[in-house]
Amino acid sequence: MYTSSEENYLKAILKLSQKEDGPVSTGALAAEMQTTAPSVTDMLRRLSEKQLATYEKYYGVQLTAEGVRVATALVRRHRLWEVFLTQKLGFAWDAVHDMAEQLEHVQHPELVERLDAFLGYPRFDPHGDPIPDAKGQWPQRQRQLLSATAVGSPVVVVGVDDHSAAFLQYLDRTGIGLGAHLTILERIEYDHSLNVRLLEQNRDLTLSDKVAHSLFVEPARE
Amino acid sequence: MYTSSEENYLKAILKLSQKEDGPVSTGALAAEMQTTAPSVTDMLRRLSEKQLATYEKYYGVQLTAEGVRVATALVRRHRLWEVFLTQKLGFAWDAVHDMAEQLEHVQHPELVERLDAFLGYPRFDPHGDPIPDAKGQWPQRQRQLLSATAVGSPVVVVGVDDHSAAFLQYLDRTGIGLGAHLTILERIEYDHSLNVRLLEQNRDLTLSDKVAHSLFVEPARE
DNA sequence: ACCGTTTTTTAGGCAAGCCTAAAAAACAAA
DNA sequence: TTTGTTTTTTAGGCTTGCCTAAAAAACGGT
Repeated sequence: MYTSSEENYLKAILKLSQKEDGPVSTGALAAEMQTTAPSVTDMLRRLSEKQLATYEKYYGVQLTAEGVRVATALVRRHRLWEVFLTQKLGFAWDAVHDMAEQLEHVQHPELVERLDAFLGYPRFDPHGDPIPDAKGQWPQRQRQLLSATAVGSPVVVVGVDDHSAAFLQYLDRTGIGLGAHLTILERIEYDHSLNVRLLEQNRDLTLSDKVAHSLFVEPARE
Repeated sequence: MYTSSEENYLKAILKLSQKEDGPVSTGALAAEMQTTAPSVTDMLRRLSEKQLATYEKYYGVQLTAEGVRVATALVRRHRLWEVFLTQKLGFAWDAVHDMAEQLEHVQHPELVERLDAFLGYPRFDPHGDPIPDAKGQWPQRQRQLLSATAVGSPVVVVGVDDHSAAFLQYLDRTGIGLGAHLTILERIEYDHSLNVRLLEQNRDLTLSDKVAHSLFVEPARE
């Protein structure tokens, strides 16, 4: 139906418009897609012609309802494949992105749904990102950055905001994975670093401000 | 490394050169790829430049060792994905080809090997076609067409030579799948149709010459 | 060996998706 | 509001992979 390149642009536009509302700029898209501004302008024309987005010169781009539908389906496929790769094939969570990036473009009406069923209808991917359902609805979860969490309140790690292999491997080495229970013991005013207790390992450690800004948590429930 | 289009040509050349030896002609390739002769000539030049094939004008094309390696790896990926789709996702054997056609182009050094392990190292795909191993070795099996089988000798169905949905669905309706035990009761001289006994269902049926030419069997063992 | 037919290649063109360099518009700031 | 800077678009060009029409080579039969 649509080319891989078109699909990638749609996904990027969805991502950027979820970050902040209003139209997405050519420059932001070029950065996100690792390409040049003229290439973006080219593609925006095409997407506009195909009614996937509304594009106004010197203003920016927004997805149409159909554009949102296609982009959401892509995110769904991407994240389901990531679950498959980690849970069924045993890949590490820092290794699955590139494969999922290719697998998400495989076109077939039934494939996603069967895969979803095979995986047990997961609602979040290996990085804690929400997986939209077949109707395009996103699961909601009250999550916040660890950096915005109060000292003393116990939380569970439910996601990462930085998907880089470097950060994920740092977490692996440190023993912090999804589901880890943390409590902030102290916030250092000087550099905003945190002393936290990691319940699973019954030990304390220091997390930099940067790390605290890359971890999503939600209140721990008994 | 290589484009999907290049890979598809390599696979087609491998397929045609396995059917009969000597070089593959432009016309045969055009028919196999459902494209035109000039497009084939174009691509053969490119493959030749990349050392994947040796191409001589007005003579034909042959794969180099590297071309064989790439094409074999593709067949491996294609057939492993077909096993995945039928065994894990429950797709019918007449539905998996198009999906596997896309999945086979997903590039990743470890993916195939992990998939192979996950599937339990299958040696044949859902249609009974051999799956080359990681080193490019093909499993051997002494198989023959049902049409070439003697009256009276019990055989097992181990493959199909016609992969069309129409034929596969005919087999489903008739109750003949891989592993079915057949014995030819009588060969009708007039039209070469066969009266056979289907052991699983304990019933007799008539198979046309065309069907008998599309079924691979091997001698049944106790 | 010649001639008509078939096959293959050449020539030229098109769309997608990218690029660089240059022009134009928008923005910001004095 | 005018000017300098940043952002975006336009212009033109490239490769890949496809196409049709025309030319050239190979084939087959007498």
